[in-house]
Amino acid sequence: MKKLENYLNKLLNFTDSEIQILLSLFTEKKLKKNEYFAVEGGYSSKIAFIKSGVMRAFYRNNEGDEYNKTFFTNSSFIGAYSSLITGQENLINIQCLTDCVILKANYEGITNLYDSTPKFERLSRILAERFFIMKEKREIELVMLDASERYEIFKKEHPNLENLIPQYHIASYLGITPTQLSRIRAKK
Amino acid sequence: MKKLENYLNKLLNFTDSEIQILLSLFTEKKLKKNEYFAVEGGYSSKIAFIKSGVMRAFYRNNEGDEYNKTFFTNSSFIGAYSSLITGQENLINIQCLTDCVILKANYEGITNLYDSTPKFERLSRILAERFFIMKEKREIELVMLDASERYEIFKKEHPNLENLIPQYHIASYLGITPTQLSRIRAKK
DNA sequence: CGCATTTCTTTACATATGTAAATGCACCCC
DNA sequence: GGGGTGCATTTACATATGTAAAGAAATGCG
Repeated sequence: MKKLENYLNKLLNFTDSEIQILLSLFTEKKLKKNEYFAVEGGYSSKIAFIKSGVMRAFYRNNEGDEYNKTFFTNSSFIGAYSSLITGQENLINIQCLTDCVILKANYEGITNLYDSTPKFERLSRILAERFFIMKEKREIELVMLDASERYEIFKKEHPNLENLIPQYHIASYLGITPTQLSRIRAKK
Repeated sequence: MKKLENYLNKLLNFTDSEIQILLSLFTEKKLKKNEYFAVEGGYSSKIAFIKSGVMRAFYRNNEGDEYNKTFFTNSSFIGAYSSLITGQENLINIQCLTDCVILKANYEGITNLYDSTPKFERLSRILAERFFIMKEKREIELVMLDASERYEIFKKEHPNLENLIPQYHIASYLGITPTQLSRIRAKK
């Protein structure tokens, strides 16, 4: 749990007892490669913190085409965030790309603390703001840059991830086909 | 101020005195068509609520290409949100596309209330979460749909806006050139 | 009203990317 | 070691979109 504790303390100066309350909500779980943490169509209630491994969040349309929204590695929160917030049916899948160790919690366990301890709601505010900022950055990249520029950014933001996962997952993250990614790689 | 009051009360059940505190932070301002509410390069400190008119938030790269991130109409909050949150230099421009009437406030005036009245921080949490959800939706649309499908969505989400603003602003919102938008319109 | 400016459309050509199919490559397992 | 299976690359062709320039339409202003 030390990793999660460090992560939280970097976000906000929690007291020891606040940290203990938060940590008590999480339990460790191991997931095998290809296992799912969240599946579209369901109603999501869990969030998790990745201790080790790589996961992807992806959207799939009616034709079965997939788009990898995000790769999660080490020390980040995962969850079908939109579904957790709105209570609506989840549209996002979250899947392990390697064996993973996560710390899992009920989202409600956290939101239930908001009234008694506003600092926990502050945590959620800060996280939501960060998520928004990340999405805004990505939106601009998707519109303003072509795939080969986005590929360069991917490599900078996820050094060495390229060697851990198949090319077609990277292509899907870039919003292109494996064919096109192969062309981009060949050109350089 | 009635419009803002209604908007806030839909988000969260505020008491009368809480509403009064919030409203007291805002002052009405008129902006002419083409005037800017926020300019890239500066350090942003204001948010506003649109009473009437249309505004656009847009990003501009070094070559001068613009991308219209969002159109704001009636009853929505505007602000260079990422810059407000992080305190970093603002990258986003916000400009009137028609004459506008806005209610303007110092962002700090609101964040200063968080400690004494957690409900105001809850407001910020809820808004941040909503903004995130909107961005996630947009991200998926940008990757999974082609421009003509995005054009249809634009028309549904902003009925009649098409007649109020130039085509090239719509093209920029869709992430295409006016030429391409013209082709799409011609086809149907 | 009439001219000037802005906006929209059209055209011709260039480029990025998609699709489908074939090939090549590498790893795995019996 | 040989044959599969899954993955990456390549090829040929199709499509969506970009660029540049010209023409048409709309708008605004003196």
